[in-house]
Amino acid sequence: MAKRAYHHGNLRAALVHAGLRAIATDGPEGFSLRDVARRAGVSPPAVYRHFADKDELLTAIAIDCFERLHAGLEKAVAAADPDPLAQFRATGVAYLRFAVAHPAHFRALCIPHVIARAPLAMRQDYERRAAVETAALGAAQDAGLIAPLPLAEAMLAARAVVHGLAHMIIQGDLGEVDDARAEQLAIAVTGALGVGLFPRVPGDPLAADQR
Amino acid sequence: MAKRAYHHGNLRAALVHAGLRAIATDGPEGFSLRDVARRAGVSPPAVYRHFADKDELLTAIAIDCFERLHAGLEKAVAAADPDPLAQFRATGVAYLRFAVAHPAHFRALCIPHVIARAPLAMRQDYERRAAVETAALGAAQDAGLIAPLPLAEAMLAARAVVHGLAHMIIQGDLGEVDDARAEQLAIAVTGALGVGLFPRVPGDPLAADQR
DNA sequence: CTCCGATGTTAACGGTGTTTACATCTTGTA
DNA sequence: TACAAGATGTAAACACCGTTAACATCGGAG
Repeated sequence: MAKRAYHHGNLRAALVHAGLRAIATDGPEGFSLRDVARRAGVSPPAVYRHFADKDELLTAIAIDCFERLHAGLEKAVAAADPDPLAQFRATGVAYLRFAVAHPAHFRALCIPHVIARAPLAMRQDYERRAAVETAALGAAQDAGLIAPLPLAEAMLAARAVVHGLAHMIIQGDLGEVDDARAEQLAIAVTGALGVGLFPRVPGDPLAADQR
Repeated sequence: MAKRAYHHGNLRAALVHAGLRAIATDGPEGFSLRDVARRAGVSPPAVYRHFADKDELLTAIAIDCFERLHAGLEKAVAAADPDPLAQFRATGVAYLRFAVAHPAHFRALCIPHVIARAPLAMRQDYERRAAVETAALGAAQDAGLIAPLPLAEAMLAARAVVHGLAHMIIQGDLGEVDDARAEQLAIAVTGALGVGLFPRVPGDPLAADQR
């Protein structure tokens, strides 16, 4: 939208799009600037008119992945029960769904400093979103739906358990995992985090909830 | 030990050692076969006498990392309280300590299919270890120290939360994290998983345990 | 219409993984 | 002990990669 049709139409977007497909087939490690240029039907140095180097192109692609992921999360949250706990679980499931459906794109998001190089606006957007989630968790806590743990710790544990599961699945630690299995695992793990590993007192209704 | 001094002494071990240093400085993405050969003082094709290709060398290095990691875990477990819960927490802390101390080596372990290409014996060793851990968790459960969750789910949640935290730290999501901070985070997160996010009934002594 | 800047191309450099052909050293055996 | 054979390392080459420099082309402002 910013740049109109010069020689190519707008190459920048085309490169990002081609890069998405390249990563989908070869993974982030096999990612090659020349291959992306080839897919976009353009000579390698043309890339340098739009990106300072390979890493900047990769960052742009990662940002696109990031936005797709978060769009998926927002959709899942919107579709879920307004109950904060249901929303949390829906977020976790949607996160894993994305990781399983697009493992290469997910891995692209996890390359160190690739997100750190993203433009400030995007990182601020991300922090705003995190703040909203934390606020929601705080509200749930005030309503007595979440135990009186320090908010930051609860949030961190929630993020870590889902993020870790995603990595384990993608790495192949859990064997082949399809969409349905991913959802099972997400529910199992978020459930375990919900009730805790330590035993509850006998009369607790939540304990009966778990088989 | 297998191969004695031919031309070089035994190159294979020297290459793995050089590779460990190379990864420590450049990370797994900057990993270069030629660089490793250079560090070992040998010409690039010499590597092919001991490894089929770059990936096999990388796998050998990853296996070395893997063994160092698990040696650290075993030491931590041996030093910890025999209480199963203390052992679990000690494992988590040791895992994070390794990840923080050797982030590049940790990332090398997380390259998809790098461990899958490891020799069968090592993978069996790993599965045996996992079985021991699961058995310990089962024993703790029988002793009433762990809630009656499905064992696999509890184990998965425990692994996921620690693994996920390690990735988040290494990726820089949590800012700079030193050893002490890593231990804090590990304790916070394993603690949250222990007591659970859902509220406990008022009389529960474990709830009072958390601030 | 013309110039200028934005966009893209070709050619080249050094680095990489890998293969092929050759050199060198170790060791088992006559 | 001498030698053949195999194990180990080297040199040269190929195709690919990221990146740069010099040149071509096109669109829009004056």
